[in-house]
Formats: sequence, structure tokens, C-alpha cells
Amino acid sequence: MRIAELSRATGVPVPTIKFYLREGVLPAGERTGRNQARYDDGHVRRLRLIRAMVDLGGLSLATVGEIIAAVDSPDEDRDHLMGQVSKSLINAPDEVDPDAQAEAEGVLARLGWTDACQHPSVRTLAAVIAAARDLGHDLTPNLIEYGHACEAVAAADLDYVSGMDVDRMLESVVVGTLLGDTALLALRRLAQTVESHKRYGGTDDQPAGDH
Amino acid sequence: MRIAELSRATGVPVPTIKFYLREGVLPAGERTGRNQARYDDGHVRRLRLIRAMVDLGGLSLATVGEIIAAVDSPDEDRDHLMGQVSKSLINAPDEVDPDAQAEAEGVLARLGWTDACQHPSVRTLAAVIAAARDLGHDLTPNLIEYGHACEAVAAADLDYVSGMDVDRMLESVVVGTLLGDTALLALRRLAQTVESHKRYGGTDDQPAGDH
DNA sequence: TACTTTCGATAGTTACACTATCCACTCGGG
DNA sequence: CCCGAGTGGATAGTGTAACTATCGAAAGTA
Repeated sequence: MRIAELSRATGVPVPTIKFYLREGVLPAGERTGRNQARYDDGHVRRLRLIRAMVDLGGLSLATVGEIIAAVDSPDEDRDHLMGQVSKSLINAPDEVDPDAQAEAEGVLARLGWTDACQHPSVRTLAAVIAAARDLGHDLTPNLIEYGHACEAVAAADLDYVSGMDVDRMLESVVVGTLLGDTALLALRRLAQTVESHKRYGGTDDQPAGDH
Repeated sequence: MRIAELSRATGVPVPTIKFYLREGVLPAGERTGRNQARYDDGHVRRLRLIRAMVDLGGLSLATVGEIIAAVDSPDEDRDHLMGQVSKSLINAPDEVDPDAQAEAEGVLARLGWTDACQHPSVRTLAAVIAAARDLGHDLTPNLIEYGHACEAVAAADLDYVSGMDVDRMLESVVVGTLLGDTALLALRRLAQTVESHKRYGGTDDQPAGDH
């Protein structure tokens, strides 16, 4: 297919597709002449993936590029790719308050996650703890609760990609992580609403507080 | 305190504080003269809250402004504020594919969350389902699992703000929702790592795939 | 009084994600 | 073979967001 058809199939304007080609997030088509190229289903899928990452995941094109590069490198195994995606998606700070870091590691210890202390997400957790502390809050008990909930989430995530052939798995990790994040937060909001109604007996969208 | 001290106490540069004042996300100080104003602890807290929202939550200043306005309006009760924060934080699309919307509502039905169908997050969920479908994936079984996990998360969230006086609760909802989101995603990454090591026996940060 | 700080206004900067315009070339129907 | 629409590649421009810099008059501080 030519670029106009690729545009039609995905809803992405032609100039934007050209821009993505320039930026390298979309691979070039197969050249058929000095100024002609052909695109295929792979380009359609890739373009949809890019739009999902940008629109739903809120990622920058630079981040998208990193992930694309990880997906395209042929020798990566599941864990390495998953790690790459994690790092690209979490935006972990370079350094954090040592006290908060220690408290984050304490949370991991109480969860029994001793082999995760090197992960960059621990710094994100520490940054959260530090920010909460500066604001006069203590979220630690909640974090333990969250951690237990995430064990079930992670089990579902791993089930989803297990027994999948490699080509499909690579994309699944990205889709599962990225769309999963968005879905998880949406479900948290919904669960809060439901739980709030359950506790405070709201029958409308404007229920009363405690009474 | 004067603006320089406010800057020192929070680490935010003076020109940025002025910018926030101009944008209205930080309330003006108490005027003491034609070109003098005094700031207090409330400004320090507010400024920290803004930075937490921007840096950790990745929110735009426009979104921060909406949330600030909700927090500052005196007559809001817990549920209304929580709803406001939810709406500001979820970035729900205005319209989604009807099939996906129906599937999202089906997920809610299977979770027993029948009173949450009006929430904007349902559209986000539908957008995720639609994007996954276009990419050839079916995340629905995972979403059910995520939903059950979120019930525990939401219970912890509601516990956290219950029995809190109103002034403190307003900020707690923001902090709990926003920092909670960040923490939840970080913990998901960590749980994935732990679960992966458990299943595939990784002893390093580069464990083997299935064998 | 001399020096620093502040307020408020205006303008400039940087980064990002497109978007528009050219131009030379080529495909595809007549 | 011709011609108009489409194409690849290059360059430049647009709009938004979040700061950042500078300035002048006034106020605090030594």
C-alpha cells in the first residue's frame, strides 16, 4: 500500500506519518523507486501501536522511540524487554532522599519482594514516600495493601504473555504494560466510587458524606 | 515570609513562583504595601502540593488549576471532590466506540459494579479495550482480575480518608489519588519483576525465558 | 543614603508535536 | 506519450506549555 492508504487505514494524517518516518519511530517502507515506497500490514500495526502509546499512554515520541527500538532488537528476551518497557514508562528520578529510599525498601521487605530492590521503580516509590512525607502524610500502610493487590495484577500479566510466540509476545508486553496502566488507574477510580457508595449509601452521583 | 524565603523553603525558583501566582495556581500573599506581600506556611504546603502534582503526577498546570479550584471551594463534600479529582486525573475521551463501551460495561457488570456506569473512567476503559482490539489483543480477562485487585486498593483508599477532618481530608484525597497512582504503577512493575523471577527462576537482572 | 529585594509587566526561551510548502520525480489513466 | 494527482525528502513554520529573563518603580534594610 502507499502512504495515502496507510493514512486511511489508521486515521493518521499523511504529514504526520512522514514526520514519524523522519523521527524513526515508524520504519521506512520498501522502496520501489527513487521516490516511491510500499507499506504493509506491519506498518498499520506499528502506527496503531504508536498512537496507542501516545494517546492512551501519554508517552512522548522519544519514549516511544526507545520502546520501539527495544521491540525491534531481535535478541531480547522477555525479561529484558519487560525491563526496558518498565524503565521507559516509569520515569524514575535519578536520586532520592536516602530516608525515603530506606522506607521504600522496608515496604518491599514487608512484601517479601527482596529481589526487586535494584529496580528503578523503587526510586519512584521512594519519591512518592518523600513527597507524601513533605506534605504531612504517611502512605506506607496503603503501599503494603497496594503491593498485595499488585501481586494478583502481575500474576495476570505474566499469565497473559506466557506460552506466546516471541513476535507476538514483544508487542503484548508493551500493550499489556501500557494499556494495563491506563486500565488499572481507571478501575481504581471506579472501585473508589463503588466502595464510597457502599459505605456512605449514595444513590446518586452526589451522595452525602458520613452521617 | 517573603518570596525569597518561600523559594528557599520549597526549592522552587522565584521566577517560577511568580509564574504560578500569575497563573493563579498559587494564591497571592497578604499584601503589606504597594509592592510587598507576605507568604505563610499555607503557601509552602500549596507549593509542595503543586510540585508533587506536576513532577510526580505528570499533570499539566491547567489540570492542577482545576484541582486547586475544587480543593479551595469551601462547600464541597468528600464525594464531589473525589469525583472532581478523578475527572481531572483520568483524561477520559469524550466519545468512544459503542462496542467497546458495551464491553467495558460488561466488565463492570461481571465485577458487580453496576452503580459505576456513569463515571467518565468507563470511557477510558472502553478506549483501552478498543485500542487493544485494534492491536489484536483481548485484555478483558485481565481487566476482571485488575478490578478485583482494585477493590482492595479502593478499600485502603477510603480507610485512609475516613474519620479525617474536612480540611485535611481534601488534600488527602488529592495526595492519595495522585501519589497513589504513581505508587500503584511502580508497585505493579516491581510485582511483575518478582513474579517473573519466581516463575522463571531468575537469579540476576537478566534471567532466562521459559525453558 | 546605598544597597538589596520585591511586585508586576512584558518579552524571550526551550521543548515538543506536529503542519505546511516546495520540488523533483513517478505512477496511472487517456 | 502526456498530464495531473500522488510521493519522498527537505526545510521551514505553527501552536502550546512551562518556564526564564529583564526592567522600572517602589519598598525594605543597614
